[in-house]
Amino acid sequence: MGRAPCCSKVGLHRGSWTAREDTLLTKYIQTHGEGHWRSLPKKAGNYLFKPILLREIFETSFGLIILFVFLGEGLLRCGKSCRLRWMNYLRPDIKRGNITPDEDDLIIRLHSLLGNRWSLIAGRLPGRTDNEIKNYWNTHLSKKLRSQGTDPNTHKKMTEPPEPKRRKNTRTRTNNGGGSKRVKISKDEENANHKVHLPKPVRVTSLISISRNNSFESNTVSGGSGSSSGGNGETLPWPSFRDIRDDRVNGVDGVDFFIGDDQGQDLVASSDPESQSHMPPTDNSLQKLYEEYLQLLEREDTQVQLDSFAESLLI
DNA sequence: AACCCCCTCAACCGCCCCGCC
DNA sequence: CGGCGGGGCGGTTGAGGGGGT
Repeated sequence: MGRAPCCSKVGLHRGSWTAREDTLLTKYIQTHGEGHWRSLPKKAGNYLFKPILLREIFETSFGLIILFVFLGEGLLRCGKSCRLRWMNYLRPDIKRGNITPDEDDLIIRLHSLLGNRWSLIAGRLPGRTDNEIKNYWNTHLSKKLRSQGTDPNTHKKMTEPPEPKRRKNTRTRTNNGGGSKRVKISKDEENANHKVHLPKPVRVTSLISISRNNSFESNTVSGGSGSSSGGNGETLPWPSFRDIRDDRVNGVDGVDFFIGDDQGQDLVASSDPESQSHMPPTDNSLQKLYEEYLQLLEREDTQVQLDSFAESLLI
């Protein structure tokens, strides 16, 4: 059924990534950039043969001696797994945890517009990944909305008050056959409840993507763990946020969905006065977004307006 | 202390879109 | 034009940890 799997699962590691695997993957991408995920594990395995130059040790009396030291068994991971690991955890610009109240609000508002379009939502939150936002929504925000009497799917007030939080550890709990298995909601059932406007899916490039060539300006990133390059910063093909912002900022007239805390400011603006000039005040951006959204809701042709508003986010 | 249940989130899976040939 | 492969997305799973009894 469907296409063949991305790779043979036979002999591949699964489950949590080890530090060694992370290092291997990071090293490879730092050198070659992203892309070609399916063939990456095989190529990354070459890094296991680490050339050791012994010239400094033996001086020149022995001539140039290079040893290739076998370091391990290779990056036995599915290419898709490599991509996921890099995109969600290893990229140097990832912000993890500490989702601010501002980000909370923005996620909720964007979700009300876009539905479960996690990648689009993540694209408006620098340093956040779709996976993180998706998890955060499912574990925190949906509950938060419910507790406030709002249906997290429709973002409308629920007619019935939210169910009181079930007491934990009612040992009389019936055996539903799976213990912690979650109740699976059928597609039809979900669609019936889900009345969020869903614009036509448009594939957009990830907000933070690396070019496979040198088309982006290079940023210097410190060597990272296990760097053996002598402590010098390594130059990576890496897009600056200024570039990204130039592409994205004009999506909605006068509205910038980027928000950022101190770390975000560092990532986005750095010390470049030009890029700083693009940074709007954080509070205003959120406020403008919310106000614009409210204005749309108040209009008679709400649906049409929401259509175009949501579409504009996709650009 | 042991057991059980629940929660979180990293990782996986299947499907879809797009570009290339 | 159709097939194929690469890449991306959203849904789901399950290991591990925390907390209550």
